[in-house]
Amino acid sequence: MRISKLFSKTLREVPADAETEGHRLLIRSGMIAPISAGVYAYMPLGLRVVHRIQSIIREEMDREGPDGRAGQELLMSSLVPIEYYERSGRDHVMADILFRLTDHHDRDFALGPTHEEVFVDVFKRNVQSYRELPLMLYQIATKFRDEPRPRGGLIRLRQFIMKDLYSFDADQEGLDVSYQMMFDAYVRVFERCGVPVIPALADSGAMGGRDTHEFLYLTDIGEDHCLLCPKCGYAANAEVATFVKEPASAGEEPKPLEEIDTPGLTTIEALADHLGVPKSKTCKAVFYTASYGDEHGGTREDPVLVAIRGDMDVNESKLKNALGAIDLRYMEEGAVNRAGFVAGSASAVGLENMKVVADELVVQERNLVAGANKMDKHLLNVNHDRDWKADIVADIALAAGGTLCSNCQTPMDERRGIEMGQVFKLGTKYSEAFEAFFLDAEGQQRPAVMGSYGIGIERLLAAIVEDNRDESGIIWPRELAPYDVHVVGLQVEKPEVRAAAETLTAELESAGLSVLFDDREESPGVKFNDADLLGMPLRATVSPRNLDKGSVELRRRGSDENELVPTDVAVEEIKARLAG
RNA sequence: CGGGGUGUAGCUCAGUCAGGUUAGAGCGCACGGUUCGGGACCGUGAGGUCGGCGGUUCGAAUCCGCCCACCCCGACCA
Repeated sequence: MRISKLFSKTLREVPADAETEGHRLLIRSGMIAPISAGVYAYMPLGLRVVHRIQSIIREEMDREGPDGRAGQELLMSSLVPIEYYERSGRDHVMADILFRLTDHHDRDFALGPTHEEVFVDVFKRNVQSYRELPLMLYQIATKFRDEPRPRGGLIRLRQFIMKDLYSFDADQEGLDVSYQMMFDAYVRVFERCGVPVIPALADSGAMGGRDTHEFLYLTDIGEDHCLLCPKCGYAANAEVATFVKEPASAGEEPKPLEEIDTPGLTTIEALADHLGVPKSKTCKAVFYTASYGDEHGGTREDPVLVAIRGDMDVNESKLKNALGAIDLRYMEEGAVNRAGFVAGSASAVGLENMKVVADELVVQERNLVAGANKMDKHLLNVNHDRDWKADIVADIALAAGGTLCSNCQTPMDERRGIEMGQVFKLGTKYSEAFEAFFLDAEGQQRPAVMGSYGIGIERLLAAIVEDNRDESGIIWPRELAPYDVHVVGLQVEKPEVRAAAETLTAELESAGLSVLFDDREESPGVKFNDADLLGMPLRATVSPRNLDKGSVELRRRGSDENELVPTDVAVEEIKARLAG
């Protein structure tokens, strides 16, 4: 490819709204172009990278497992009749992000945000016997999610490409094999793409199911929080991370309840300061509105009081799971007051007609300070069982940096990350909803046991650039670069230079390498800067100076060392360097 | 959905507070010339419904109202 003919241009100045350095480089290099909020177009160079990422993913998905099972690629529709999502109930669970449209017969469709329903339906229509299992089906396709707020360049998009694979096994043991195969395949994909990831325990959210890991690329620009144990390697998304909870009142005997005046003290900090007790000796109450799906496909809402020790925060994912709710909304102070409670002085003591969820630790504590449910009053020596009772006791506390690892009691680090991919053990949720049954060896009908496994291509691309760059531009990993070699001709208006550069380019292409040839009549600075920005692994400079020495000059992207090689062996030398 | 910010040439921005000739700069682009190893220089030139609609005014990029788009923080998030 000649740069003089290349459609996309490099930019000297960056569009002002580019957020992260990687995002800036992708736009400046002309790889991607913004179209709308959370929507991008791929320009020629960017698309070549995407194709190479997809090739790597295909190779790893198609790789055979020990029993011969392997991924098979197919392509589903993006346009999905809404009945599919109604059948799984996800027209409600994912209502906020579902792009919906109506055809001219008034039939409702969604632009597929994820395809469990469609895959299980196709599975059902094609598989009847356990002899056909296991199956692993996947596609690389565009997904649509009407995100309330796209952000961070390619991090949260409304339209993106995803590789989604679905495994169908006869039983749980089979699913375990599929899951492990995918887990290992993901490790290899990220490794080959030059992106360091950490597999972390995660929440299954709207997917449903049990075990799930997400692959996190650790970076400050990430929007997920995770906890890492530096000693034993425990890694978990903050949504599910557990930690050691140490009682603050071990061995205390319950003391009599006592009401005290606390004028104007409405925060745990102020209260603890005023009373001279640590926050861990208080119990705070937080109000939520929980929504549940009902049998008729609708929803009902209930208020919930959450009791947790004053020094901890509520983990809304854990709370949602403990309640079995499909949605959870934090109740603002105004709404709490309107509901008849006293925000800032609330507790479960004397409370009736409201569901109370307590963290497992707070019910063990003795003699806590808690709200009296009266303005400017609090209670001393509040004890669970004697003074109040929780309807649900569960771990609902948010792990923070510095809390102790539940495996090995080491203080954990809290880091931010981008979720590159996630693997789920779905079980039979979708196969039962769609009656995707097969006959087992005994002639019994059984639902397929499913897993689902996704990789977000744009997030992967963003992480690749974020992790493979310097101050001048992108440094593509060898396997991902849009072109293998960047041939720079200096003073190409001189016939001998142009001829030599053309010859080198043609010979490299004959040798099976892809070449980006800078044939523009530009000054050297412009060309070198563009070569650095675009980031091909190897640069070959043809110039009058090098021609005089009968040489071509090679430079590896990311290095500042030039190397002269004789023109007649240049192709061999270049191939050797790319291989090594 | 709440809060904040921004919309002027292909890109980055000035001009808006304090209304007043043909709305500016740099980069990019076209043409001519001089250069040539890390975003060179000189000259000439093309390029704008100042986000949209409405209003105030003799006169609006500038003031007022409504709307739209994009970005950030939060809510949300497979």
